[in-house]
Amino acid sequence: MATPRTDPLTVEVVELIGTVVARYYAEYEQAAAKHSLTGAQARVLSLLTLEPTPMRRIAQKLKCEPSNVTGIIDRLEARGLVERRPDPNDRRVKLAAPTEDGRVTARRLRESLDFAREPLAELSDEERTVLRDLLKRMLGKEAPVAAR
Amino acid sequence: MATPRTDPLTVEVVELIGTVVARYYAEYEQAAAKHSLTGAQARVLSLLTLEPTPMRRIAQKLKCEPSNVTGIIDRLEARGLVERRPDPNDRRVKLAAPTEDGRVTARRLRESLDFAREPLAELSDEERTVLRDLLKRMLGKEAPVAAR
DNA sequence: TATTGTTATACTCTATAACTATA
DNA sequence: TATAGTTATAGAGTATAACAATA
Repeated sequence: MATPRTDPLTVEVVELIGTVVARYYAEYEQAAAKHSLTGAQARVLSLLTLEPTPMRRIAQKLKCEPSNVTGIIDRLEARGLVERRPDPNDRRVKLAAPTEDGRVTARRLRESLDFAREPLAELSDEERTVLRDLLKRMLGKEAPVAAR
Repeated sequence: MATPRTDPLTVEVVELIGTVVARYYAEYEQAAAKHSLTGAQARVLSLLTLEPTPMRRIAQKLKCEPSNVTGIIDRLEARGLVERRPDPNDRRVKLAAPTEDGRVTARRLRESLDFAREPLAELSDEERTVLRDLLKRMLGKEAPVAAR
C-alpha cells in the first residue's frame, strides 16, 4: 500500500498499461481509418449516437476548444454523416446529430472495435470480473475489494 | 471462455479500459506540455534516451512515415534537446541522439509521469500482481494462469 | 537498383483571439 | 454583460510523392 512509485512491480504494471494504451489507441485509429474517418471524427460520431449534442458539450467531451469542433462537425456534415439542428430551448445552441448514414457508419465502427477487444478473449469470465474490479478501483470507482 | 464479445461483463471491461486509455493519454500529453513538448516530441525524446536512433527506426517506432520524423527532430534540434550524428557504418543514415539538455528534460518528463501512475496507489501489492498477470495474458505474453 | 533522409504539398487537429447572434 | 457558435490565424502531426546522396 503506502506510496508505490518506483518499485519493480509498479514499474512493470505501468509499462504494461502503456502497452495496452498504445495498442488500443493504434487499433482505434486504424478502425476509424477503415471507414475513412480520423480518430477525432470517429470519437465525435460515436458520441452523437448517444444523443444530439450541443457543440460546446462536444468540445468538453473531447477536451478541446469549441472552435475545433466546428471543423470536425463541418467535415462530418459534408460527408452526410451528421447534421446540425436548432435547439428549441435556446436559439444560440446548435445540436449535432447523426444522420441515418452516420448511424450506420457508427455501428460498423463499433463492430470493427469488437475486433480490437479480442485480447479479452484470452481471459475467463472470472478473470474478467477480477480485472473489472481492479480497473474500477484504479479509476476511483470504489468497487468492493472482495469479488462480488 | 469461447468467443466473448457483447456480454455485459466484457462490454463493461472494454469501457473501463477505454477510460484508462483516455486518462493515461490525456495525462501524458499534459505532462509533455508541462515541458513545452508535444506528445510526439516527448515520445521521440524518451525513445532516444535508450540509444541514438536512425530516423527510419524512429518512424517505425512511432508508426508514422519517415518524412514526419524529419520535422519532429528538426523542432527538438532547434530547441537544443536533440542532435543529428552521422552513422559511421552507413553514410546515408543519420542518428538522432539527445543532448545533455535533452536527457535532463527526458528525466523530468519521466518523473512527471510518475504522477500519472498515482491510480496504482489504490491497489495493494497482491492486487498489482494480479493486474500484471491479467494484462500480460491480454497482451499475449502468456503469464502463468496461477499466481506465481 | 534499392535505401535513407529530405523537401514539397495538402489535410486534419489544435489553441488563441476576435466576431455574431442570441440570452 | 455573458454565452454559443463561428471565423481567422498559426503551429504541429500526418500521408503522399518526388528528390539527392549513398549503398
